Amino acid sequence: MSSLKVRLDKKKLERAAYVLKSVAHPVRISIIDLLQQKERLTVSELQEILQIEQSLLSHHLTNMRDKGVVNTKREGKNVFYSLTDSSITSIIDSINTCRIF
Amino acid sequence: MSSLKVRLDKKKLERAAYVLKSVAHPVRISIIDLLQQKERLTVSELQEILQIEQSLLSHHLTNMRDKGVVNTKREGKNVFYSLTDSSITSIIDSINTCRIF
DNA sequence: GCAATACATGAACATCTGTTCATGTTTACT
DNA sequence: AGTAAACATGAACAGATGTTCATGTATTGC
Repeated sequence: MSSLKVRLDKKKLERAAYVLKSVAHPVRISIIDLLQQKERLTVSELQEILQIEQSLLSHHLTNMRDKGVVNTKREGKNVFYSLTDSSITSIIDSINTCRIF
Repeated sequence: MSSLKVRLDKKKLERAAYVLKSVAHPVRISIIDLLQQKERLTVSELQEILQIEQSLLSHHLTNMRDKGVVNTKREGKNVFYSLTDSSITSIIDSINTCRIF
């Protein structure tokens, strides 16, 4: 009768869940928010703003990098992080518009 | 110098992460996608489409309900599930537009 | 080469999450 | 009251995740 179907294929669903898991953490949401405001930031800059341990931040950044949310560029002693696809910030926008958040 | 700040307060960040965790799973993304197409669906209908064990589905639905993503209404033997805030589907839309997904 | 700065990595551990299986509850029908 | 259908719940367990601490690596300046 009803030809109701999930419109995303299995691969897409798994990829989406995988990436969303990376977003679903207070620190990582913060990082995305900051990178929406300033295109690139070093680990030190992020650390100063977020006030968390260096190694914890590094782990979070590695997580986001592995999942394709951010990418990196070394320049001398610093490593700059930026958003791979700035349209991911639409998720942050959703947080601000949906009542359930 | 740079007055860069996270624009979401701690509570909002935690709530957002909490809700996003609920979205970050293939089965639960599927459920949201289905409820975007049809406003209300019973557990049986969802089960038939998703082809997963009844109790597993029920656990996922309870999860989503606890986090405010869906709500329920019993009608006779059936329980209808629907999205609390249909604008959560903007996240599904993001999945379809962002290249990283 | 040595020290300092900036960042990454790995082990260890506690906690959270996803799944299964068995059982419980609610409603409807006879 | 008894049975079936539709759904929920709880225990148990494996595996994933978040955090800390200690240590490692790359780059710069002396």
